[in-house]
Amino acid sequence: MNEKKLKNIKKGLWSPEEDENLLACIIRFGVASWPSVPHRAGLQRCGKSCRLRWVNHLRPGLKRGSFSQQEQDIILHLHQVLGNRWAQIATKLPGRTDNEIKNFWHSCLKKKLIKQGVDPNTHNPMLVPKEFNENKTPEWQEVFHIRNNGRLMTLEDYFMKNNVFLDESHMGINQMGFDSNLLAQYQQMTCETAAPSFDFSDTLTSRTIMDPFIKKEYRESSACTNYSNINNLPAEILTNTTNKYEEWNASEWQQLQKVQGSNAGDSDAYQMGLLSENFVGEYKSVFH
DNA sequence: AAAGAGTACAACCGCCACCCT
DNA sequence: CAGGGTGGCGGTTGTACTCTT
Repeated sequence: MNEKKLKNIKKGLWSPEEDENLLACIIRFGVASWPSVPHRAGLQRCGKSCRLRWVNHLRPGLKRGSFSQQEQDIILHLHQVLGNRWAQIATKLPGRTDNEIKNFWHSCLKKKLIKQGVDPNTHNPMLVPKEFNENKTPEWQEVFHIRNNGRLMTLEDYFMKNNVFLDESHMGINQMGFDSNLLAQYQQMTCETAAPSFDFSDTLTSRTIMDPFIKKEYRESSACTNYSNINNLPAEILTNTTNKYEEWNASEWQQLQKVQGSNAGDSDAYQMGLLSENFVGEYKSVFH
């Protein structure tokens, strides 16, 4: 409230004098109310800025310097479990702040994982870690969209976001950039990191792996532990799940056509979209 | 030596949950 | 219950420094 009335709120880096004033103020008055701190400390800063400075730099017990290997291991482990919940991660690393850990993640750990071929979002191996040359594929970037949590995005963006890269041999095959050959190749590649015992050359099997509804059925059925190959599933489950898949697939395809019109592409392109969309996000929950 | 690119870290912004009136 | 104030959080941007050409 008072902060909004102040016309000359200072921003940017803190000077040693400002730090000194803030520290003295907090020692004397405590931190019961941050909005009152700037006035008490004689600072042209907002309370929020004072709080941040205190929490990240001035409060006692903060560690400085580079992260030890042990700390790095803890961050990696916790990030795998908690995701980007930096504040929660910070509670397990005494003397480190959430901001510090977040910065370290973005500037160092994330890159390290990518270098090792590990997807920093999922901590799984990246599916197709090949170099992507966007200059050679201008047309497909704008043409084909897939659904991603209800939002439209280009397939390229989706792949980039999920650290899935295709090399140039997989592009420019047709207007959409995909054909059935590509799909088959992609299935083979993903198979390596997925479940080698499945036969991906079989259409039904590959679709079964792709489709979340069928995966759910499969996961919940007793067959899950007894059959490593979906082709060996009891006929009843197979028929049931296949029907559900066809139903779901038709409805998804209609939706895509509604949005994309004639740009929706051919069926193989659509299958490619489904494969990437479903496989990347849901693989882990089924097979791990 | 200088300019541009890259990197690491600090700080800001917007959002949300909670509390109080 | 509504609305404003506040603290906390995560994403993003800004900035200073280093490296490369």
